[in-house]
Order: sequence, then C-alpha cells, then structure tokens
Amino acid sequence: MAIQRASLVEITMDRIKSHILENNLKENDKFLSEKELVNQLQVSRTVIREALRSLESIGILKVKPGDGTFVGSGNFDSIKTILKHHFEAYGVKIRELLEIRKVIELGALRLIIEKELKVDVHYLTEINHAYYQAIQEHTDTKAHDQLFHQQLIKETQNQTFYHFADVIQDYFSLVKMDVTQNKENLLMSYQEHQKIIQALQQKNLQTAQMVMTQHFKPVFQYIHEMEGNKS
Amino acid sequence: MAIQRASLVEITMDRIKSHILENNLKENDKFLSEKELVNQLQVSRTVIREALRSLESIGILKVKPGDGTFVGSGNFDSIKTILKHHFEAYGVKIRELLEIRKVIELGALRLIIEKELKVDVHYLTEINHAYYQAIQEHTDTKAHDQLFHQQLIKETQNQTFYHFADVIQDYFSLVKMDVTQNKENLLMSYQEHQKIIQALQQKNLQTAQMVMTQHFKPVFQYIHEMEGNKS
DNA sequence: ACATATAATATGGTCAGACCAATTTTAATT
DNA sequence: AATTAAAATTGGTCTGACCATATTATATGT
Repeated sequence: MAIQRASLVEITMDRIKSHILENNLKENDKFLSEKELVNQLQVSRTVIREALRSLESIGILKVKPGDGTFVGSGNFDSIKTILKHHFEAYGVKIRELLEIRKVIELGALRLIIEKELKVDVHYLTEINHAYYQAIQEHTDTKAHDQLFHQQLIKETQNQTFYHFADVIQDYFSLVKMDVTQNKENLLMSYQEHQKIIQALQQKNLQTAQMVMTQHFKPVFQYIHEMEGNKS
Repeated sequence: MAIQRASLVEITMDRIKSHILENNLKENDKFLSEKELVNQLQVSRTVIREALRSLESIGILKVKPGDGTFVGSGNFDSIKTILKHHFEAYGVKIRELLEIRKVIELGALRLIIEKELKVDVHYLTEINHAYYQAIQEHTDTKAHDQLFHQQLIKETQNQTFYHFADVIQDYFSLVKMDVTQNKENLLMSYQEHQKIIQALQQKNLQTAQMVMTQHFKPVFQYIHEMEGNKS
C-alpha cells in the first residue's frame, strides 16, 4: 500500500504547530500574518488560509479580521464543540452519562479524602445555603446544585481532572432532562450536600460516597422509569 | 457592542452540519461535492474549501482527493489530536493524569459490581495469563497490562465511558514514563490482577478497589519520588 | 502641544478563473 | 468478456483582484 502523501495544507498545519511549540507561544500571543506565512512557507495564500481555518476550528489559533492571527486559548471549547456535534449526530445514552458523572464525583470524594486535602468548608456551606434559599424561594436551584458539585471537583486540586469533568458536564447538559423535583426532594438534596460536607470534614470516605450515591438516586430512578417506558 | 457577524465560512460550516443532521447522514456516507455545495450555498469555492477543511480537522468530514467528501467516523480521533497539541504546548502533570486513571478504574469496578454485571472471567484470566507469560519471557508486558485495564472498562457496559477512558488513556500514553519494573513487582502486579478478578466474581467492591489502589502504588511512588527530586 | 478627523496601511474575507493531481466512469478495441 | 485508453468528475493549488475590518500615520484645527 502506497504511503499516503500529505497535502500541502496538512504539511502547513504541522509546520504552524511546530512553530508554536518551538517558539513557546502562549495563548493570545500574536502569530504570523498570512503574508508572512506565504513568504516563509512558499505556498499559496489558499493553502495558508485553509490551514489557519482548520487550526482555528480545533482551538489552536484564533483569527481576527483586520487584526491578525493569535494563538488560541488553551481551553477545551473545541472539544466541547466536537462532542456537541457528536451528540447531535449520534445521541448518547443518558444512563451512561449519569454513570460517568457518578464515577467522577465519587472519585473526587476519594481524591479529596485520600490526599488529605483541607476543603473550603465555609465556601461549600455558603453555596449550599444559597441552594437552600433558592429552594425556599422557588427560584432556579440547578445552578446552585451544579456549583456545589463543580466546587467539589475543584477541591481535588487536580486541574486536569477539573477540566475533563467540565467538558463532560457540558456534554451532560446537552441532554434535556426534565427532572423537576418537588420541594421535599430538593430539601433532601440540600441535606445530602450538608452530609457530604460533614463527611469530608471527618474524612469519612465511605459515608461521603454513600451519601453522594443517595444524591444520584432520584435521577437514576427517573432514567430507569424512562427506560422502562420504552420497553 | 456590535454583534459579531459570522463569516461566510462559519455560516457554511453550520449549514453543512445541519445538512448532515437533517439528512441523518452516518459515518462514511458520501457527502455533497464542492461543486454542488457552491451551487447550493451560492458562495465561492474558497469559502466551501475552508469550511470543509475545518470540518475535516474536527472529524466531522473526511475529504479524499479525486474521490469526494464523506461523513467522518464518529470516533474521537480529533479530540485526541487536540489533546496531543495541548499536551505538547502546555504539558500536563503526570500525577494529575494518574489520579484521573485511578478515578476511572476504581469507578469502573464500582459500576461493574453495583450494576451486578457478569464479567467475562475467562477472558480476563486469559489476558492476565498472557501477561504472566510475557513477564516470564521478558517480553513487552505493557500491552497486556493495558489490555487488562481496558477490558475492565469495557465490562462496565458503558460505551461512552469506554470511549472517554480511551481518550484519556491516549493522553496518558503521551507522557513518557520510564517505570521499568523488575520481575518481582511485575509478578505482584499479575497477582493483583488475579485478585481483582476474584473480587469481581465475589462482588466485593471494597476488596477490588483496595487491590486496584495497591496496583497503582508503584507508579504513584515513582511520581512522588520524581516530584521530590524536583524540590 | 494637544485633540480630532482623515488618509494610508496592514490584515483578514471572498471571489473567479486557471491549471494540476487523483479517482472514477465511459468508450473503444481486441 | 476483458483490456486499454480517453473522458469526466472530484479534490488540490495557484494567482490576481477586490472587499471589509482594524490599526497606524498624517493633516488640520484650536
């Protein structure tokens, strides 16, 4: 089988990536202009533009009309875009995503406790209290609940884990789930949050994981019922 | 502040994605030609090509010279490409990646046991035996070890989790770690695998997770020493 | 000397036409 | 029916032109 020859566009993309790495360019750094790239790489502006557009779509570069080309931010927005399309094209099993969330959150608890990290109990309690207020005032509780879980991941002091979890959470939020909980369940949820905080303080992994599992129960139940309805 | 107007290329990308979704196009389906797109969307071939290239780089399309444009496979190769560049540009903390692996694998054990799944004990034992053979014959043991862990993830019967774990494993393998283990440690590793299989059979989550934690210990130790050397 | 307006320049966006390269399809020949 | 050659289709690359956006330099007024 013949070796598949790379196109000039592909070669150009590799050259640009190498240039970024070799020059230690960081996010928002000014990159070479199209004209400079044409001169340096000795290819047409068409090839340069196709390469730049491709690198832009995966977040490596950012192109601004009239201004120039810049190194992209190191965030995972492009991965989120890919997953969004993947979700739209192929869908996803909600149960699978929920299981992944459970893996992540129970894992977070374990990391915090096994690494003997000192969690920001005050801030977590503050978030949970705001959650309680929202429950009482019948305002949006989802944001508070999500902030609580997000802060737990942050408390693991593992930035890569935090970013991956963020991507997955974003993927998860693409799924439209109408789990409208009544006040009683919401209050229970608030109490579970409180118990998780306590368990973290007491460095009790078993309890923390048990309560978190409890926390997920209503949503798993909901999905179980949805899946049952489809049978 | 004025609303930032989308370029024709961006509009074209959206139109193409919509076309894929609305026509339920699946991977490897033949897509429209450049000529057809020019006629249909009434933009220049330059705009079409830039859009196609961009969509190719995120895996949504696949362009073959002389043949045509096809819908991309639904795999996560493009995500791996993004993470590879991200790793090369920004690096990653090995400890953080290892912690994530631990979260994933301990979580996999939990999923298997809590979902009361019947694991393929025979196949897992087979893989582990091949691992043992490789240890005895001083051949490459990494592939067998990785296959074992990969199979564990597969036994969770959660495809999304499996694919995400695969992406992270790929990211992890970018890190060159020279953890050359001696035979004694490798044999211990083999025994740990055996114990994990037994614990799964007995549906003993605590034992399975404890042994898996044990399994990770040498690498965490290695990283701890590396980090110590840098202090 | 400073502020404002205008012009020039730099940079990216889009277009059309031409030509090359790879693959497929069609037609001609045996 | 099989083989070969030609034609057509499809993507790759190039050049030059012109438009749009943003920045920089220059001119003008106070």
